[in-house]
This record gives sequence, structure tokens and C-alpha cells, in this order.
Amino acid sequence: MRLATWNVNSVRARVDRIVDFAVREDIDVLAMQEIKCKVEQFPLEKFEAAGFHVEAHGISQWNGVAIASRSPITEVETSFPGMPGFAKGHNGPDAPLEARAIGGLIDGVKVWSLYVPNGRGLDDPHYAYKLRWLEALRGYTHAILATQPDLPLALVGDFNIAPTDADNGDPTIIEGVSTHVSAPERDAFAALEAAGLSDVVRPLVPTGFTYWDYKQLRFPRNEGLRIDFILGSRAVADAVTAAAIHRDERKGEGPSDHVPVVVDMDLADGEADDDLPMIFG
DNA sequence: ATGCCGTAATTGTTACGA
Repeated sequence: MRLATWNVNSVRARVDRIVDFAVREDIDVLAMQEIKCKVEQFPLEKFEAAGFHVEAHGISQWNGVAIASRSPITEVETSFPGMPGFAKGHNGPDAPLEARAIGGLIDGVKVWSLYVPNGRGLDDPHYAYKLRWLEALRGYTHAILATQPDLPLALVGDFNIAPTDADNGDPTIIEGVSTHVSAPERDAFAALEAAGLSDVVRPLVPTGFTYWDYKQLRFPRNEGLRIDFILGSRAVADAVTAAAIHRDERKGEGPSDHVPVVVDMDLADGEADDDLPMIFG
């Protein structure tokens, strides 16, 4: 399985670029974030014409996530258990959920496309919301791997955290002042790893950014951030054979400000192997 | 070079982004 994640910054504004990439790179599963449309506005036909099934979750012009897959997607969920909500003036336990998560089972792999809240500012209510959201995601991960430790689980998307200083090449993003690089955010990311996930791209692609702001020549100057990740359970990590960050997708006409991150997985059918008749035995 | 903000509500301006 070739699995990709991409914050597309509007699926309608660049659907042809997205589908062209998925076809050209022979992507099996493409997790998208910031589709920026309602489900009924999603350009389904162009994905289906290219041979993809699509599950999308979008409720307004903000946020929105989707998964396009060559194999059918089952067990679709549009939030994970415990996921908090947020709205202006309504930040409590009953706040409405945003369209920031969609999960499904694809060829035995549980895939989640995630758009972690931005945070906006260290003193902003959105920052506390971001940390609550990440803690809920950690709790979900811990719970599911406690009961299914061998599950191939992939949490992919825009985590809006630069986990190390090497992941921050933007001179305007400063520790102590900015979101994305604060200790609580980095601790929250590390807690996901402690819950049983690992970044399956970094061992194969140790450096490089996945996002460059549209302003201030950030891309030509290569002043970006690495904030888009593919986190996998042990079963996923053991299956990964290759990884890539498609930096070239930031070039040309009408790019997203993020680029796709891709892994190849060689997934043995663990249970099926045990059931195979011993023809040669 | 990869080039100086883009998108989607809306129709002048605001919200959002990282």
C-alpha cells in the first residue's frame, strides 16, 4: 500500500493538481486535510473517474478532511472518541465538533486523516483547544492499541507541530512567542509516540519541510516547517519500505502551501498467513 | 530557480491560516 497525506488547502481550488499527483505517483490511499468545503461540494467525480473511492467530512468552508482510496473504505468515523469541539464563545464540553478527523478501514489498515487545530496564539482559547484535542487523540490511540496491539494503525495529517528545532526553518516562528514550537505542543506530540506510534517517514527522510508560507518568499528561501506526518503503530512501522516528501508539489501554478508526504508499506496478511494450507510443507 | 499571500464566504470585507 502506498499511503499519502496532503493538506490541500481547498480541494476545489486545485482538484486537478491533486488527482494528477495521485495518479502519477500511483497512490493507493490519499488522506487530505483542509478540503475547505462541505461534503456535497466535494469534487467527487474527478476522483471517481481516476478510480478512487472517497469518504469526506466537511461542514463549512473551514477545515474539512477526506480519504481517497483505490480499495473500498469501511467502518468510517468522522470523529474519534473523546474528540473535543470548539466554537466562538462556546468552548466548553458541549462545543460543536469541527471537521478535523475522518477514519476508516482500508485493506486491514485503520487510517485517520487528521487536521490538528492551529492554536493561533499561545494566549488564544484555540491553543488550549489544540492541546485538549491532542490529549484526546493520545487517549484514543492508547485505548485502541491496548486492545489491538497488532492493529496496523496510521494517524496521518497536518499536526501543526514542529517537533524539533530542525523542523522549524521559518524565522518568524519563535519558541516562547509562537505556536507550533512550544513545549506543551512538542510534549503532546511526544505523548503520541509514547502511546505506541512512531513517525515512519523521518527514519527514511531525516530532513526537509512539508509547509512553506505563501508570503515573504518562504519557499524560494526554503524557510518552511515540517508539520505533516505519518504516524504508525508497530505493525505499520514494520511494514514501511520507502518514504518521500514531494517538495516539487510546492512549485508551479496554484500549489497548496503544504506538500504530500508518502510511505510505501509491504503489509503481510498476518492472520491469513497462519491460515494458509501447508502446500509446500 | 521555486519569486514576493491564498481561499471562501461575499460583492467590500472579514475570517482563517502557521
